[in-house]
Amino acid sequence: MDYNFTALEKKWQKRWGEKKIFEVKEEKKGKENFYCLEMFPYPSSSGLHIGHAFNYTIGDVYARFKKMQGFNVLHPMGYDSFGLPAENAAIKSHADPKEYTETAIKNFIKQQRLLGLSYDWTRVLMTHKPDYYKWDQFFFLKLFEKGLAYRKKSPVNWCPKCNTVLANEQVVNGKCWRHQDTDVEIRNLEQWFVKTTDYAEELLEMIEKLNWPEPIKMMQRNWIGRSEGAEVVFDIDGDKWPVFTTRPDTIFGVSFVVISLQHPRLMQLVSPDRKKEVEKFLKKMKSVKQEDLDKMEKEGVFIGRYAKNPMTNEKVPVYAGNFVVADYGSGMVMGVPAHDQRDFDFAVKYGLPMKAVIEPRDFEIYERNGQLPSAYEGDGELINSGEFTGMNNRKVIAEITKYLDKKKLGKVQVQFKMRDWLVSRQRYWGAPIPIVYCNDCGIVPVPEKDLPVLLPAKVEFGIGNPLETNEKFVNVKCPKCGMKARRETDTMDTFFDSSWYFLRFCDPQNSKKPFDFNRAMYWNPVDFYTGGAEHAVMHLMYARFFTKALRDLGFIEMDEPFTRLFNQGMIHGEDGFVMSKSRGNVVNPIDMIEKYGADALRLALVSFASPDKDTNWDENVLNGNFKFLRKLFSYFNAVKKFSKSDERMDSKINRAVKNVTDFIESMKYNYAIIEIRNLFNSFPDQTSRENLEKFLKLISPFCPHIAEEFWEKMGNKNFISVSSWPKADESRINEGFEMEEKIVERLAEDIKSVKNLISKREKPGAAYVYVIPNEKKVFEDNLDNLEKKTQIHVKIYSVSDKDKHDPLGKSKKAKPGKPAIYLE
RNA sequence: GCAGGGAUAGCGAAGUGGUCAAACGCGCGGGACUCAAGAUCCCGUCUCUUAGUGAGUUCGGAGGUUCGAAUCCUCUUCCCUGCACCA
Repeated sequence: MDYNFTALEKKWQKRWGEKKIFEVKEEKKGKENFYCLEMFPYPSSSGLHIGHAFNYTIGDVYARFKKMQGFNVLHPMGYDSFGLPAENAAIKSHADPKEYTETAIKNFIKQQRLLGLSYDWTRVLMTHKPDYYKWDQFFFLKLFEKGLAYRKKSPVNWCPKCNTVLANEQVVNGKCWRHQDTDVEIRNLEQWFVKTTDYAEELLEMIEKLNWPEPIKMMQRNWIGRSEGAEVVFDIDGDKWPVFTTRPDTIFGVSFVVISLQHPRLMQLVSPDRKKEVEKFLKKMKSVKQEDLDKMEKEGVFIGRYAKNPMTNEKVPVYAGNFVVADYGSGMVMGVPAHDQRDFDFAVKYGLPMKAVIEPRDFEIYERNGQLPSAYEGDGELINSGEFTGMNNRKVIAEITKYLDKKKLGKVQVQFKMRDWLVSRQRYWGAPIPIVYCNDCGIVPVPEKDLPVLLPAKVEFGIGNPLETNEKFVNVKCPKCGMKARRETDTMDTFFDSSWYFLRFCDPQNSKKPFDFNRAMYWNPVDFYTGGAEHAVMHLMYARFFTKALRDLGFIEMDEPFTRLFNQGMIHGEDGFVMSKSRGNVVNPIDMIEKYGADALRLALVSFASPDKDTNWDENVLNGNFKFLRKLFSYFNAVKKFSKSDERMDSKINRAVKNVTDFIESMKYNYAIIEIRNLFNSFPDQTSRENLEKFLKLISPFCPHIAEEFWEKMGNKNFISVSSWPKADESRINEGFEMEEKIVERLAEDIKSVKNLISKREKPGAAYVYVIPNEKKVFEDNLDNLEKKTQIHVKIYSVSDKDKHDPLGKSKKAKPGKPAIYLE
């Protein structure tokens, strides 16, 4: 009988569905629960890619493993279905975003089923459905009530031809994605922000407690970017302008001040005669993308004002510069060219003076002509610094700050690099922000009973924001006074949707509440969360923030959403590069399933490499795994009778059970597979039913279909997927046997090697082995094994045997653990 | 630019101070089986040498630390991920 994986896999997928074995309820008393979650996908119209298959296989193996270990396992799937691609398709090819998205979802579900994933399909959620985004809006209002959502001006990419805001992705080389001849402009618009910075300190502190990969934790720390420094107040024509610095020790060296180009009060500060210059410079800036800004040369323009250094009362020029981040600190920095390379470059470019205020020991910072070769960023003694001259610069930081504080010219300040979360999107395909603007009442939240604010169907795409041009949507009565008012036309960032979806999975049909407290808390926090490292900061940070905010709003009682995080590596194309259509190296998992079956694909995906490592796709590996399954199939197919196990086999089985369990638990799936393969290879033609069943259980999380098939064939009535995971009996693991096997293996290698060497001139008929007397028994016990491995007749002597056959006197070479040999 | 990760035999990949010429898989070569191919099984697979041995050269590149380095440090090249409106 052939290994007809297609029919076999279909059969089991159908049965799992019919018997609802993966549907779960909270009420399972006496069972520990386990929440296993893979990051839900954006349902792209091109369907599942290999990275998805990898991600879901990793999670599925773990979920199945935990289920067999007796946990009540929640393993759900959903779709992050709002987002830009659907809207782009609407603009480009007049597709209806809803239809477009739902078609893609159907396709995703179909493909995911083919992988044999153990999801509870009754809990599927889709963020574009009103019964989901209603609760996005609900939470937005809660955040707003608590003062955690607010409005502020912020720069956006703007295309004058589309008459709309562009996403970073829609900006290509500074031009609009649809109009290659049109420069993107920067505009400042009123936008909604969420105060993630209120939780910055806690978000940072709690990283320590997470069972997450270290690199991700590091990236989160850096993203939050806590730094201690001082806020120093500069006087500019009578107004106080605060400047944040981590280096107050260099304050005597300030020779200019730079304000961010995106600073909301920039134009107030510019002197009238410099307005034109500054505006010209502003126009030159093409995009708000961080990487674009960084690639640009550090440039600035003098704005016609002078700032007074609070320590020296010296007046220094104020510039507007493209390298100052508006949202960090106060959006203004002090320039100390002698001790900061960026300031140094800027000063060189604009001919600004430099003044060294730190002198390193044993180092002459001025070259002979009195010029600084570069900024000196190290430590040393202060010079030219008034009463602080001669002190160590690191030690003096606190003192200078104290001094400024006493004189009310500054204060100690903790700064975070993390900025508040901009949640407004000037886009159609997202959850509408539930706010109304009334001339009399101002900003009015939509009352809870009126939620959801439905996203209108059949809108016009192409010119401007489709919600803004939709009169029916925009024109409403003020919920407070009943007069004419306008609806907010911004929708929410899709990260808003994905910040709490793991809670909704616990109670996905609830129409009264986002979720029931008890149900959510039965499962949460998520015990095991898997996804790509591309979410290292944003999604994972927003979800952590949301969890803390919802905790403080009383919706949940937990501090962190994801107890253990696992990042799978990226699978590159066979050429070693990222899979992409343009490179033509894309591998479609569905094609692979058709060719080799889902079990083989699942097995291959986790045996390529350690699942956390990036790796290159190689169809040969898949083929190799397929061959292994075919071998397995014919072996089990041929099983007619069982025999008794023996001590050696028991030792092997228990060793394998122990190792596979440990390897799965520690996410070393590739090692688990090696262990499983070795166990299979060590099976004799016949062994006990118990051994075979244990083997099937071990492989079932990886290859559930084929495992079910033979589990059934062996007469079991229920599913292997819900059977119990084998427990290793460590007392039956015999390390003596394992040692023996090693030395026997080594001896076999030696015999084979000699056999090969002499086979050129003669064909040996027998191998004579001379062992240390007390080892004789070991080799005799393994004689069959030895002959099987070497394919030659073996005769064993003790070196002390008088009547041994040893014409060349080889027996003298025998050492403990390494017998001497002679072949003829 | 900033932040994080990576580079190991023909290929993929294990290995983070000695037990390493380096697990495992693939590919390739040879043999068995077959009319033949495929499948399967066995043997081999850094180089030279050899009755199981011995020697040499390897772990992106260049230096360094150490009795000893794939493993630790410094510099360097290339690749991957994220950088706040892609999700």
